[in-house]
Amino acid sequence: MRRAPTALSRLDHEREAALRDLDPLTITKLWDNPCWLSFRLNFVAFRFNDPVYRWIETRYGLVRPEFVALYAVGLKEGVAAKNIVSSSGLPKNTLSRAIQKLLQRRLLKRETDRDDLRSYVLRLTSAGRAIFEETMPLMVQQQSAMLAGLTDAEQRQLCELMDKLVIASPTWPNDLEQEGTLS
Amino acid sequence: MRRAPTALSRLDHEREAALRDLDPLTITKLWDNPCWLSFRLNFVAFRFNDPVYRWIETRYGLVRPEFVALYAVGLKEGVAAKNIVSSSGLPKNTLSRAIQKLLQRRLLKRETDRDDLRSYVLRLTSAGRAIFEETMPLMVQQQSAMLAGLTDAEQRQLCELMDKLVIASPTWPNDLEQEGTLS
DNA sequence: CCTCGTTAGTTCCAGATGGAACTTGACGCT
DNA sequence: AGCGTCAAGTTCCATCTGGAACTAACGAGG
Repeated sequence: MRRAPTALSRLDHEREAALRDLDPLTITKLWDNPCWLSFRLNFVAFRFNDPVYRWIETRYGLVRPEFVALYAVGLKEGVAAKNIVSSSGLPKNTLSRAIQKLLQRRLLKRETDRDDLRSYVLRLTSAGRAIFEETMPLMVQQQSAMLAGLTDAEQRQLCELMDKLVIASPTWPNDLEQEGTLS
Repeated sequence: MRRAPTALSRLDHEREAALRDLDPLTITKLWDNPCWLSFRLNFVAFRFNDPVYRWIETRYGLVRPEFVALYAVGLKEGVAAKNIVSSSGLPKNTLSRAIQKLLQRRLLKRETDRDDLRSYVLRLTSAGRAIFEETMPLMVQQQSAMLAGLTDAEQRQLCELMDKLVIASPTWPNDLEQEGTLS
């Protein structure tokens, strides 16, 4: 009396494959770790970031902070370096250099912000936009591949849960504190 | 006729707070970006990683790869450097150095693997274990703070969805490919 | 309309990083 | 056993990184 190939048995099969393919330590980090959240987040994020940044680097010779800057300007023309800094977590000197490089390579152009003379307004050149528009569909394709194992309903759930986390993020502590440090 | 303070209005309020506290570019990356998944993952992961690694560095003088190694051995005694490499994504020379440093500081000890003389078996010293055991509850506390905005059911959902993603990960492409590159 | 504290962006430089080559050992093949 | 290929970990060195100091501009308060 064999079981029919249900969704569950497919999952069991995939689980087996995952346990075979992943390093034993990775398995411990993911499933036998009190901090499961951050390790799963990092793991999944890495499986997206790593192929993307390797492709960008070999295809265009852009290193990570450079592509971070280009992508940010592509998403929102007219941003300033400070925005990219606070949205990426990279140090501002690293981004300063990245932007210089993109300016040199004529992938980005900038003009001084008329409302704040310390600041510059960044825009993509057409060469820069070409890279952005060639890369975006590949990134979307990678994302789709990663989500393909979830049903539509599950994808929606994940989107909503991540949304909820992000919304709550301003209330999270910025520093680990031991109990009683303030007393 | 005012609305009662329902769960929905609390969310609206939090959403408003988030939109106020986050950089406009961050908001674009999170909510007006075809690649919402990776940016939300990276964002949430960063809000965990950044406080943790800063605390570790100021408290113990351990830099990121060093703590990665220490944490890995803490989770699973007897691992080898190769396991830490493949579970962390860090290059192996960086981890080699990190492990040297931990050996020097007597936070880690190692003996040659009797089954493979190229390899070493790593263990925590009691000083190393002390750091691991002091840090773990703070990391768990940070994780709890981050999950506090979700209900228990939502936390379980998130755990299961991340599990599902991780299980499916061996089927994801390791490289971005443009259509037709192989033809 | 000066100060003084703050912010955007750049520069400096000590130290970290990571690709590539290397050393030593494992393992399959004959 | 002898050889070729591959894997674990280390070393080398050019390059990248990021804290701190710097310049220039904003803006609040007298």
